[in-house]
Amino acid sequence: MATASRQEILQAVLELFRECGYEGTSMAMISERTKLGKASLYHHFPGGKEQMRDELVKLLADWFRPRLEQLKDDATPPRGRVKVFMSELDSFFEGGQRGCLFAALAVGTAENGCRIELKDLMNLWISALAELAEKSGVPANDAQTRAEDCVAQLEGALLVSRIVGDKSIFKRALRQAPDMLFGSSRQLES
Amino acid sequence: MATASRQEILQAVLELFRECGYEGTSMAMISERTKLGKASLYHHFPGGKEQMRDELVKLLADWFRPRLEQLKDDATPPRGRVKVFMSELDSFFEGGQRGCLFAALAVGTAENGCRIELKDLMNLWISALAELAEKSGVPANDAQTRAEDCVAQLEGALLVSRIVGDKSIFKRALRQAPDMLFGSSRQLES
DNA sequence: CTGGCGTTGCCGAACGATTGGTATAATTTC
DNA sequence: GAAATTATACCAATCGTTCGGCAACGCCAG
Repeated sequence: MATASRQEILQAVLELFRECGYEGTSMAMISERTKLGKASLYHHFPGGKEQMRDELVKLLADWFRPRLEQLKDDATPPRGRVKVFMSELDSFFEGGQRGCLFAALAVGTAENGCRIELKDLMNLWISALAELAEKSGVPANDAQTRAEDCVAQLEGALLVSRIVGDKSIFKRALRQAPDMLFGSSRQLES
Repeated sequence: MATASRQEILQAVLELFRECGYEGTSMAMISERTKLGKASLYHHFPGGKEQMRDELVKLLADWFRPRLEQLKDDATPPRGRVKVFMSELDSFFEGGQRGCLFAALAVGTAENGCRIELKDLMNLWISALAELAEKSGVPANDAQTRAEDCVAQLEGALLVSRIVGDKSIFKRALRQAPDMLFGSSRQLES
């Protein structure tokens, strides 16, 4: 009767993690959200909550990787590629009201198993943007900092949007991202 | 002997919250960190963990408010004032490796009592920067977005610094903040 | 077609451990 | 000695997790 596939379960858990964080989400909450008994959850995920988190991180990586690859496809102009990527980020973060899995999992007790994966993924994200900026003529050292700042702006905008309840901040960060990467207006620091 | 004052307890709890989040921090952890029995903690904070959180938010506000007021002091040039504020932010966030209480408390279950206070405080922060930018000649509507983006950049840089383990990202956000607020290089959007 | 049988998915109930919280008594401090 | 502070022991509730069993499925032998 209450039959939910693995994907559906993970989707529900993702929503809960993004809203309540890893430690703030209990198996009881997951059970309630998925309409599945707790025992059923352990049937699909014998490793329990940790396995769910790990699979979600893997899912996150699977979402990012092909899109970061797509950024390197030289068939279309760089600005356009970034804009496409940003619009995908927009729908991925559902407009900004919901939190980010990165942020949700960055907070937590030390034995957080998946920190390395998160770090690697974020570095992958940054370096993809940096590479793109560099190929567009931005000096190498500046390209790296631009990419870092761009990702920081997006993540920060997501957080601020959530706290003050105004998603336009996140929307603006998406729009400004291309200029942060390529714009000539950026001051270099000594 | 182990007479930890309220301030010392709150300081320890602050560190734990910033590192592990609100739900990720247990009273047992607080007890261990402060070397105080749980009963002692409840003697100082009859309201338990919630009261600690609320008092920490109040402490956060008490830290911010005078410094935001100081931003409005027209005795010194605006850029200098912002730089001073940023260096204070630097020591407040201890160079960037530690997380932010805003971010730590933004994640959590819905009945999060202090969300309104956090929202108001962040709005206060933003509007103080916006007012400063406006007084320095930035058009009013642009000043608001600059301030929002500036705060987002700082919070995001803090998060990214923590995840990838490179505090230079946060340091750079501090340095670039004045330009984000006042710089003429920023593109307006249609 | 039938009858069993293993597999799969689900659930109620319960596990030990830990959660936040509270008695009450012993201790310190002044 | 009175007040403030701490420790010991305990509480119900909830935590993540596990167990045993039940219903429904496809599959193959007879």
